Amino acid sequence: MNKLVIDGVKLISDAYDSVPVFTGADGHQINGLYGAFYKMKELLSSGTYDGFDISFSEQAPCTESVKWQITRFSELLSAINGMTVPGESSVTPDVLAALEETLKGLSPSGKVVETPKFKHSMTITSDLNEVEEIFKKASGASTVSYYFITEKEGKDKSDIKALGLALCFDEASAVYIPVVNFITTAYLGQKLSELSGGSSLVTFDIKESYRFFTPAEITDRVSGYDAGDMSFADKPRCFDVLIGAYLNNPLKNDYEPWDISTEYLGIPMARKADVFGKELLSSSAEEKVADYACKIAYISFASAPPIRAKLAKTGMEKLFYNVEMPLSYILYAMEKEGIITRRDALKDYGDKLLVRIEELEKAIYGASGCTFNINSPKQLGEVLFEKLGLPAEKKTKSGYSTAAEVLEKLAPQHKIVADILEYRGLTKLKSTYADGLAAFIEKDDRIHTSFNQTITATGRISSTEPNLQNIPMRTELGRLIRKVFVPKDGYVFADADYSQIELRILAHMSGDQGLISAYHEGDDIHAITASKVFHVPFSEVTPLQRRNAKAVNFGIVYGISSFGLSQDLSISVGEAKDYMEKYFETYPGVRSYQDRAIQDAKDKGYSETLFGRRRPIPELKSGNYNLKQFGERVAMNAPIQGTAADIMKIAMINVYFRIKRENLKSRLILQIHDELVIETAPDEVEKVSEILVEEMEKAVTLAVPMEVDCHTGSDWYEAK
DNA sequence: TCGTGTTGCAA
DNA sequence: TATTGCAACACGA
Repeated sequence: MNKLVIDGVKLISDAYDSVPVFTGADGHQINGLYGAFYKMKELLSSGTYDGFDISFSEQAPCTESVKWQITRFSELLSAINGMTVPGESSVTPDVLAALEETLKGLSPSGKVVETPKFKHSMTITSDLNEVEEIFKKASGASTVSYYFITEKEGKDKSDIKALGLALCFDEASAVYIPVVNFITTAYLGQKLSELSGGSSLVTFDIKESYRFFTPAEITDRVSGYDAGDMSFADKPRCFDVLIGAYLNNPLKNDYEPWDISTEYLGIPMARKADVFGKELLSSSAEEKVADYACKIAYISFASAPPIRAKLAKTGMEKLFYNVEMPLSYILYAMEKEGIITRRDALKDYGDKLLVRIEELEKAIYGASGCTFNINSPKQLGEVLFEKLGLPAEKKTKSGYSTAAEVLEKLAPQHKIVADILEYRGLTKLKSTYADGLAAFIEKDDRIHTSFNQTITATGRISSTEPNLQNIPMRTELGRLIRKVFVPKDGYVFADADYSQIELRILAHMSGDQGLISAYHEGDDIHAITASKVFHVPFSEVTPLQRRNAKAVNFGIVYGISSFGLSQDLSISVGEAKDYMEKYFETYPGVRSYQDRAIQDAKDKGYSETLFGRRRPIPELKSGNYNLKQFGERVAMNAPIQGTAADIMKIAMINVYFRIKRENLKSRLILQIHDELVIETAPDEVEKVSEILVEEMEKAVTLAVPMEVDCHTGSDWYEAK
């Protein structure tokens, strides 16, 4: 009996270092995995062993790629019949054959395919004369990619330091210029600004580089969006590969350099965490930092052409150059501006909430006869449905549902329920808003949110750290939080929002004459709809009829089902069905639009906005009923939500450059999907209100008018 | 410490 | 069994 002892981790690590790098069909680097199988097969087929024992030692710190290979190794082995992982197995002809098969599966040709590798050479220089020479040479290139490698060095968002700049302007080389001595970020920024006048600048995540320089196309610009502008075809323009990759496929979770490199160049690249782990870049070897930065510059340089080609092929070049690229600068400017947030007022608000929260806590413990964590759905469920014996309705994956919707139905049965609901509402306001927002107020007394341009599937922008797009509005108590957001001394807020932009887009895209004329008839679209649907004169529409019509109007935009509508209105499915039937009789074009939207998306595999933005909908091809239904709702909604996003982006460009053109002091600071907020100078209030309404309304011309409401006030509560 | 589930805020 | 997001908290691996 001769047994081979195998340590899977060591086997892979050894192979990882000795086998040429190559990747599998899914883009994963699999050299270690392949090598491990190869070596195992060789050893076991030698006839020396009749059994083997596989184990996996404690994993020493290793790269993500190696970790992945270890996991996959274990999975593939486990799938082999007669194999125990970890544990002992015997060497049988079946096992040997299976190993051979697995090996072939990893590399179908039976050969090791060498993965493309970075071929650029790298130089590092901090000599001012040499750097001058480099920029001189770069200015002769039509395309230059750059990447600032940065590090956070303080609490505030502005506390960011550039360690160096990587440049790449040919396929063969890249250069890294550390920020040191005469080579300051201001110097590098100046050089890039100059360069941007004559060369196309390419980078990854351009919004993050605007803090160092402003490209010529922004510096010189004072005009708004021009649908017919094709000047990107022959004039040098900035190109952000991140935004390009997002437009090409907005469904991905992230678009790291690693990812772009694999997808567009086929070159695997270690992720930032794999290269640096938790070490500070400023204390890492300069060579390592330079190598990483240069790879990003190289990837940007090399992937820009295929990314652009794909944009051109799918008709999204104009969307990219005329909307997304200029927008990226506006988002940067808004983030930099920030919004003044009154620390003291927020603290007072939180303190007041706390008083009531503690009262409620006592009342809840008293009524339940025990103390427990009210914030834990698990514990709350046990108290309500087991200890107190309230009827449990909905179950979630992990137990009873204690969602507000469920508790509201339970409220009449026990006085504790109303207290729990109030407690939930108040703790939400305290933790997410009072305390949550306070943590983001920076040294300048402002909150600087991050606007993310490459997150949503539909083309909307999102806001994080903190999210300023979900500040309470619906309840008075919550809405009061808006009073802590104020303009600077003497200034006011001007807040403009589109009136029912999505429904208007539906009217336009469906071409339904009834819906279109409803918008020309008057401003209360829900009442008009109720009047038409229920066949009553406009003046006799009851509040209930209006409410129902409004719910259907909203639901239609989301691709509602009769079940969904019944839930929303707390009516029977039959009644909901009836409402929808009547709605479609009133606006037959809406139904045919929805059918068309679904069919189109099924045929093409994606949905499209008025401005050509695409959203792939792979769910439509799914065999899973629920998934397919979801795909159909997405197909109905995405063109509408996406078109609204496009229109708002165009409006932002028009507003921003108009303010610049007219040399105003007022500044755009927030976007909340259909709403813009401007911190407005006192002598510019009328002008700014006029600009907002005018530019937002004329951003696009549809079959129905765009209506914009604008309010001003001395805080966000007042202005809304 | 990190990922997942539940809950709830906005358009 | 309504679209798109972000975030707090609990809890278990």
